[in-house]
Amino acid sequence: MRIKESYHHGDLRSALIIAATHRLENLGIEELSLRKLAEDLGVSRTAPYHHFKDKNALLSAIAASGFEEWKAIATNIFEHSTDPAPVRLRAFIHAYIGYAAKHPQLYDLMFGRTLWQHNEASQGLKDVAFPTFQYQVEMTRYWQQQGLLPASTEALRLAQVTWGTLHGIARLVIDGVYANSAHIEDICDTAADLFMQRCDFVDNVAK
Amino acid sequence: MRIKESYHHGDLRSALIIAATHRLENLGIEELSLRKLAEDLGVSRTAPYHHFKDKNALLSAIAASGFEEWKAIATNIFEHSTDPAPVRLRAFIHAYIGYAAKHPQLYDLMFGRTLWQHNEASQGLKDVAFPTFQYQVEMTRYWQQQGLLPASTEALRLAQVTWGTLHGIARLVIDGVYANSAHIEDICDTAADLFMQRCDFVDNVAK
DNA sequence: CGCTAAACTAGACAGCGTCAAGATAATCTG
DNA sequence: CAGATTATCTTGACGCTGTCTAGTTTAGCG
Repeated sequence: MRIKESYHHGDLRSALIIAATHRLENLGIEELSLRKLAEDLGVSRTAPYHHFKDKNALLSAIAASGFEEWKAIATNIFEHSTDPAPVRLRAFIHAYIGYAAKHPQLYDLMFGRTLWQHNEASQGLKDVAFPTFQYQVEMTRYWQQQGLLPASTEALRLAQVTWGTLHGIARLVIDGVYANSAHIEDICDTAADLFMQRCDFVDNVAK
Repeated sequence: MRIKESYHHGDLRSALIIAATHRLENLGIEELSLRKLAEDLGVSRTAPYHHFKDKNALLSAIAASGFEEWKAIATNIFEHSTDPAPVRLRAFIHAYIGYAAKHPQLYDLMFGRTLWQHNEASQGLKDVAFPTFQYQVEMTRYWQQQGLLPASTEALRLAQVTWGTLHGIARLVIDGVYANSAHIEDICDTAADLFMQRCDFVDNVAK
């Protein structure tokens, strides 16, 4: 949150992303305005426009780095192959909701209407987001092959539903519709049970 | 969208809700400002404040009427008891996503962060929304009793997950994350299959 | 008819994103 | 090294937003 002393800031672009992420996560998106950001950094109101086309471009950059972080977490769990598959699926569910609960504002930016609704996501964001979406499909296919999820359904469709489940739970929690967030772990386990209904034999192992 | 001719409008409160709903559904929430609304109705910028405490109160009123409409649709399907239970569950899923896809802006208002995040929903909205949430739990319990959903799980937890699934799919569709909305019906059926994976015998009947 | 209270208006304020035009400084070129 | 180019930053302005305060109009009621 350093203030610049010389006419040129040095690395205003990075400083903007850092300050914006800080404001987003700690104060909420409604406290994230370009003018406040400029003031934080001791820079004029319009200085950010030399590094980002508009506010959306800045938000896209923040979301993109969120996707990179999340992809690393997901990959780490999925490829932690010493654990049996059901355990990893259950862990993934908890990790997904956990990530959303820990970074509600960032999650909203990554998966919410702000950037996606009117195709306002920058190309750079799409480049990092789409592989993440695709990874979800690959994981689903693997879990089908492992007999944890119904094998009869096309992986893409099933991934859309299972991701939908996680996304929906995440949204209800972070949007404040589930006022009581004390039972998140229970809800995650219930989701896992619903996914793996046919697998009683492994289910006990997984828990 | 009538303009008033006398000093007093007559029924500005209702006119505001109607005009606001119209703007919301046809132009999107970003085109819904109190000032534009006032201009639509030929009334001063501050006139709405004599009928609604602030913008949130107006939005709450719109959302509340949305809940009433949705509750009627849901009740109609659930209590259409001539159809077998699996058919009704499947129909409910399609109706839920269908309602969200048909009224994306209203759905966002009803179930989104705008009103719920900081407990900004009015008491009137809560009074009509909470019974709707509760109804979801009752339906879930019934479907458990019918053997369509796992009976071992507490109804509340299971309802949170199944509702999460529908909510998540709805959000991904209306927020523009699923760019291609051509396969909504397929996705709904996949969700139904996932819910009822232990019920092959009734599943064929349901489809 | 006169009074009260509800309904409505005009003016103002602080905030926002963003455009245009000009100033400054670092960097590249001859 | 000198000069030109270009990236970076600034000031000023515009139109938009929600909402507060103070004052005006009118409907309804005793």
